Amino acid sequence: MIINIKNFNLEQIADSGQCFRWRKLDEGKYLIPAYDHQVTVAQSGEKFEFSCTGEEYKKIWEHYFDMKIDYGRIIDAIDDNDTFLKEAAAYGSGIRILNQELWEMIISYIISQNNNIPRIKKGIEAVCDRYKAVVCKETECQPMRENADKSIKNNVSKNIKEEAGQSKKELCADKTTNDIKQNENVIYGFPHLADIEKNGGRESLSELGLGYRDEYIWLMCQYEHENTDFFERLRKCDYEHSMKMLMEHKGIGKKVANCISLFGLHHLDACPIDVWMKKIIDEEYDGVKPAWMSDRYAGVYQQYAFFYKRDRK
DNA sequence: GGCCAGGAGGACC
DNA sequence: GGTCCTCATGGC
Repeated sequence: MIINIKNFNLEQIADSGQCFRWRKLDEGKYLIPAYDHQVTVAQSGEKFEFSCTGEEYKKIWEHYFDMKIDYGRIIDAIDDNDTFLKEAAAYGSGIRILNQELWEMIISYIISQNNNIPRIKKGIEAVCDRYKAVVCKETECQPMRENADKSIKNNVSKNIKEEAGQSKKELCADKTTNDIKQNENVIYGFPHLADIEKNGGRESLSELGLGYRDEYIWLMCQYEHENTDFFERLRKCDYEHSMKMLMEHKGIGKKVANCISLFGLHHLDACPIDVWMKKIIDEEYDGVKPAWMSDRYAGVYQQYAFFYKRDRK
C-alpha cells in the first residue's frame, strides 16, 4: 500500500538512535521489525510504499510510526530565538518518535548504557538471534505463534487492540527457521521474557557479549516474571511516575529511564540527557540548560538536537 | 593502543 | 546532596 505524508524520513529515523534493528535494504528502503511482525517501507520524497496490506498498516504500522501526530506543528512551536534548535529541527524534520515495544525498549536501553551505537545494535541482534523468538516472513507479516497476538494486544494502543484477533493465520515458524537465516529479508522478533527463560535463562545471557549489563537484564526478567502486571502499571503512569518506577530497577538510571519513557511509553516530555545533550548544553547554550529540554515536546526536540549534533560531528 | 560510547552503582565525603 | 572510581567490551 502507498501513503503520502510529511515529516517522515526513514533514513533520519534509522540514524536517530531510537531504533536499533532496522535493516537498510536499499537507498530509502528499510526492513522494519516490530510487534512480531515486519514490513518493508520504501521512501520516495513524501511517498511511502509499504509491503503490507492497508488493514495491517492501520492495525500496526500507523501507530508504530506515530502517523497521527502532526510533527510540523511541534516544529513550528520552537522559539524563533533558539537558532540551534531551529536548525536542528529543520535538519531532522523527518524524525518521528516511534511507538516501540516497551519490553524491547527496556532491554535495549539497558544494553545501551556506556556503549556505542554499533555495539548496541550488535548486542541486541545477538539477543534476538540467540532466542530465535518469532520469525515473520516478508509480505506475509503474520504472527508466528500463539502469543504473538497477545503481545500485540498488550503493547499496541487501544484502537489497534480491537482488531488484533483478526490477524492470526497459519503458523510456520519451526519449519522455516533454518532456511530463513540465509534470507536477508527475514528478521527474528525480539524475544519475550518466556523465550529467554525457556532457552537458557541467566547463563545464556552471559554468553552474548553484553558485558556487565547481562546481570541487569536478568534481574529485569526475574522482576517481570514475578510482577506480570508491571508493564500494565507502567503504561498507566504519567512521565514522572514512570521514571520513578523504572529507576527502582538496578541498571536503569535517569538517562535510560528517560529513553524508555520516551520510546517505549511515548511520553514526549521525557528528555534523555546523554553525553551529546551535555555537549549541546556546553557548546551551544554556554552551559545553561535550554528551556526546550523542559518543554512538553522535549523528547521530540531532543531527538532533533541529538541527530543534528551527532550527524554533523 | 588509548579513548570513547545514547551510564549506572557504590563508596566516600 | 555531590564527586570519584569502577564496571565489560568493542568501535574508531
